[in-house]
Amino acid sequence: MSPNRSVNRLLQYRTCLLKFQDLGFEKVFSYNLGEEAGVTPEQVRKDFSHFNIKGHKKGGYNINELLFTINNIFKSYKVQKIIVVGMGNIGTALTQFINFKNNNLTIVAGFDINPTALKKKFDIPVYPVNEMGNFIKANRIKIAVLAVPGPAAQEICNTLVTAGIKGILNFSPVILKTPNNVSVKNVNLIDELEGLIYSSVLS
Amino acid sequence: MSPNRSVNRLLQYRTCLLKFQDLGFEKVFSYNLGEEAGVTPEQVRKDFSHFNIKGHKKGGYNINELLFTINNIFKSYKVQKIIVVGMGNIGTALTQFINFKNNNLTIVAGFDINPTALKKKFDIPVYPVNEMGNFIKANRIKIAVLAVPGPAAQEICNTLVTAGIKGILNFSPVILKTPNNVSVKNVNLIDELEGLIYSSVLS
DNA sequence: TAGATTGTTAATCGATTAACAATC
DNA sequence: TAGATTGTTAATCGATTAACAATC
Repeated sequence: MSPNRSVNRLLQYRTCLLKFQDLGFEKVFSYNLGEEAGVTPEQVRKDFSHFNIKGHKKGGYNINELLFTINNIFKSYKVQKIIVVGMGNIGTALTQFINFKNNNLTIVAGFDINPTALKKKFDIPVYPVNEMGNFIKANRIKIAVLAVPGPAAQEICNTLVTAGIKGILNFSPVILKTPNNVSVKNVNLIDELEGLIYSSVLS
Repeated sequence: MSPNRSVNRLLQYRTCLLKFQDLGFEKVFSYNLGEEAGVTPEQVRKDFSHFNIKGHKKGGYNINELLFTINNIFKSYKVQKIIVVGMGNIGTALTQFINFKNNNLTIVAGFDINPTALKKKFDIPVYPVNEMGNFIKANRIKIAVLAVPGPAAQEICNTLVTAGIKGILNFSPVILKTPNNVSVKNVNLIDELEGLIYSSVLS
C-alpha cells in the first residue's frame, strides 16, 4: 500500500488535471502540476512513481491518460454505494452535495433514529437506525458517512462494523475505536476552525 | 510555531479530555490519553512538551487544568467571529452546526450571490457577495468558511484575502492560491470518500 | 523507600528534496 | 544534436519512538 500522503496528493492532482482539461490543455509537465497543487515537481514525480504511473520522457504527461490512470487507481469507473447515518443538517446537506455532484459516489440510503419525526422531505429513502445492519448486509455496503451526535457515535460505529462496513467518514466529534481492517477519516469542523484560528492568530 | 501535526493532535486530546471529564474523571496519565486518542504515551508527552504543557511527576495531568491550558492555547476563551460564503446546502448546514454547537465560534453572517433568490429562512443575516469586503473590514473578521461552487472559489478567495481574511476553511473542490500569511484548510468531501474507498478496497 | 510516571535527549524511521543518469 | 524532462537513487530533513534521568 502506498503512503497515505501520496494518496491524498494524487486526488489533489486529479482536481488540478480536471481544471487543466477544462482550460483545453492536453498535456502537463511535472512542474505544471506541482505549481498548481502547491508541491515541488519532484514530489509529483515521486508520487507517480509510488503508483507506477509513467509519463513520457521529455514529453510530460497526457492529461486524459493520466486522469484515466488515476480514476482507475481509485476505482472511479464503478458506482460506489454509500449510506449516511444521521440525517440532521450535516447529513442531509452531504447527501445532496454528493448525489448532485458526482456520479460514481452515490448515497443510496439514509438512517436516523426516528425518520418520521424529522418532518423533512429527502431525496433518498431514510430508514430507522435499527434497520441499518440488515440493509448494509443485503446491499453489501462498504462505506458509511457518520453524522450523528457525539454520544451516539461509538455505538453506531460498532453496529456499522459488525454489519460489514470497511470505511467510515466521521463527522462526529469523537475518536472512534475500530478494528484495524476498518478505516476511519475524521472531519472535525470545530477542530479545523480552531486550528485555523491558531495559525492565523500567531502568524 | 509548533508543528501542524501536534496542533491537530492537541485538539484531539481536548476531545478525549472532555469525554473523560464527562465520565467524572479528575486526572489522566499520558497512556490514558494516548489510548483514547490512538497514539503512544510518548507522543502525548512529546506534543505537550512542544506547547510547554506540564503535568505532575508521577501524578499525571489534572483534566481541568489541562483543558484550561489547551483552551488558552487556542484562544477558546474569546468569541471568534466567522463568516460563511456560499449559503447552499453545505454552507447553511455548517452555520447551524457551528452556531448550535459551540459558543466561542460564531458564524456572524453569510454571503451569497443573490440571497433573496435562495428563498430560505436563515438564522443569521445573509448579504449579497458584493457587500462582503466592507463587512469583513468593518467587523475585523479574520476567518471565513468557503462553500461556493468550484469555478467561483478562487475569485471569492481573492476578495476575502484583500479584505483582510487570514484563515479559510475551504469546502470548494479547488486548490486555492493565497499569500503565505493566509492559511487554508481544505475539506474535500469527494476526495475523503475516494481515499476511504481506496484503503477499504485494497485492504 | 520502591515503583511509576513525567519530560527530555538520543536513535530510528519515513517522507521530502536533491542529484543525476536515461532518453526523447 | 542539445536541451529538457522523466524516473530513480542518494542525501537530507523532520517527525516518531525509544531510552532514561529526574522525581514524586
